[in-house]
Amino acid sequence: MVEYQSPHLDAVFHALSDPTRRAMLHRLSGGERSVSQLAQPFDMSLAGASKHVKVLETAGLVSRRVDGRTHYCRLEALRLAEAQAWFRYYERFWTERLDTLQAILEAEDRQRSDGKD
Amino acid sequence: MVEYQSPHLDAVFHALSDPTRRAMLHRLSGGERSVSQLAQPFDMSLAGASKHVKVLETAGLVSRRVDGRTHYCRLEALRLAEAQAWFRYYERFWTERLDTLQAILEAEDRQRSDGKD
DNA sequence: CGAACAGTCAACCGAATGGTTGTATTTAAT
DNA sequence: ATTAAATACAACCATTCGGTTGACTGTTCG
Repeated sequence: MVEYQSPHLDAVFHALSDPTRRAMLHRLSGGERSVSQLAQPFDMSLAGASKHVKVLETAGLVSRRVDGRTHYCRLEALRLAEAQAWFRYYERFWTERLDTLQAILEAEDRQRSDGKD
Repeated sequence: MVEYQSPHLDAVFHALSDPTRRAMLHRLSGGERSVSQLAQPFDMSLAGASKHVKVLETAGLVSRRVDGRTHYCRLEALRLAEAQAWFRYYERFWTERLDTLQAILEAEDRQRSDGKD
């Protein structure tokens, strides 16, 4: 009935709340990556990174294709789109106000230059 | 290299990962509400609900105005907008198909008018 | 004044989280 | 046939989470 009770959103927002996982998603935006490739930038055991990948996978944000001993991960945009859709309802709170819109654009710019996320 | 972290996004996405807190935000979209009013729909102690409000507040999603013994909460759209802005980068993954389709149609249109001329 | 109300805070609890190490399995390379 | 690579899985650990209860601080009201 109401979208804010969706278990999908629980899992997706939880997955997005970790910077390591957001960085992995960002990496996957460049195309398929193996688990090792996803793990490489982080000062963390492979098993640790593998758990992060699994969180992304169970949240439906990532899918996996096994080729030989390598697991290739791919970004699943649908769940991201669902999460973004949740914000739609609240958009009126900033699209009605130009000063807030300005802040949005600045935040967006800041994020783009920060990269990695 | 240690990557830049976005503690804002960490806190905001974590706050949004709980259905109780999302429902509270939805309630606040109707205007200011006291902590008790926010707590009322839930089968939960007031202290428990108060902790949820605090999570929303520390994430910057809610601000508080104290009047007498009542704490009035208000939705803070800016942080919501920042979180939504995070998705902007990934939007191409679900608008891509539409963009490509549009490009094809435009090319066909051009070709059609070329043929006619 | 004293009682009820609005809310926080601290302590506690069980479950989940984010990390580790060690072991196992399957696959690729020598 | 060994060995190395890619990954999962299980067990463990400290910390955080979501919730509780009970005590405490102010505030309003009779």
